[in-house]
Amino acid sequence: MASLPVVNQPPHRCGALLDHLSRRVRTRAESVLAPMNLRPRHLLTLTVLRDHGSSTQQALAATLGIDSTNLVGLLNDLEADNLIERRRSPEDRRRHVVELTDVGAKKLAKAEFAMAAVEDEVLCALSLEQREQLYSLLQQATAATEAEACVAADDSVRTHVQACVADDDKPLQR
Amino acid sequence: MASLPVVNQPPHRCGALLDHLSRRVRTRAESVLAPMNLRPRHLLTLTVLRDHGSSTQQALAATLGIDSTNLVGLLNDLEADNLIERRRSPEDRRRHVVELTDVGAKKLAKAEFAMAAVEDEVLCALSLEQREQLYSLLQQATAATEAEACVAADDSVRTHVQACVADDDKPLQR
DNA sequence: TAGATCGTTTGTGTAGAGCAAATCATTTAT
DNA sequence: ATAAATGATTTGCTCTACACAAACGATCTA
Repeated sequence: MASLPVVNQPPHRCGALLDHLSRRVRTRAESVLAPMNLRPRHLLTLTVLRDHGSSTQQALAATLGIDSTNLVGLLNDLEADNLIERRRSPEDRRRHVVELTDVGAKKLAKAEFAMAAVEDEVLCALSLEQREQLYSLLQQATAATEAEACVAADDSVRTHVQACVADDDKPLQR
Repeated sequence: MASLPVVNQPPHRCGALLDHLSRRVRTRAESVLAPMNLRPRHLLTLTVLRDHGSSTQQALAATLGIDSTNLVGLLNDLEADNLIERRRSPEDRRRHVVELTDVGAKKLAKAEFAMAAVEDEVLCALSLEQREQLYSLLQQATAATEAEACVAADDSVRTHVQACVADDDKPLQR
């Protein structure tokens, strides 16, 4: 196992902050999206479909990080409202290719328009430039991870955790 | 009601991305934190306590955006492990002032150390500089919102939503 | 023809999280 | 001094998200 390129930075961990901020966004998003018959996960799904193109259900479940079983119901919702379409793949007729409809694209745009108000509230401390910066960082991060480039990291995470937990009562090295 | 300073930017909405990325972080964080007897919310609470200092429970619930009823149980967990302390406030003896203990600070540092592996996996597309940038953006955003500077926005959100939902079948203006 | 794969349905279990009501200690107002 | 309000707590209810498992039909592949 190779060296872990992990440890040496300043202790600035984004995890908790990310959690915090996204919780704020989500709660507000729920009330904003509800009247248009969407929930955050629907919006997320539509966004992914637009930004990464049509996709088979398995792939979609993987990028969304949710169980494919649960994705079915999610897609049922969206299809019932005509926002997405399931086409059978010509190459493999077992597969469903999920794609955004025109109606879906319009609804997505409208939902994002509504989300502007939420972001204005939650990100009020950031200038427009900074929000744009934040957007591109998030975009870059999610896009790459979706390409599942970092699968090998899983092992190193586990061993790393072992190391962290092992010395549970010893003083912490800085 | 004043003008809404909302609409004119390019349609780059961070909401969904934030949701997406934080989901990725959270699921991984769960498995990383579990062996040290923490869950994401615990980590978040400890982080807030460190970064914003001691706080009464109401204030804490507000910043965390969770119900104060549920906070009680959360703090019980943390107190049972000696990570936080509830002191009665001298000025108002009904109040509990929650503060991080030394043990808690150490555990927090250790947890963040463990989280480095998670972030390495999820943010692998970002350079160290970019992660630092992301951190400071998130930091800035959360810090300000915690200062509840943006309370007035709530109304404008509501009216904005009204406007968005009203024209549900009309074409979308760009 | 047999086995594997994709999507689907159904069902189960657990955790997160809001909400409501009642209680105790304490503070504030009258 | 008494009444009302407040902060924390407890209990209990409900809803949703989400993972997991089992079984089925359609289809592909060996």
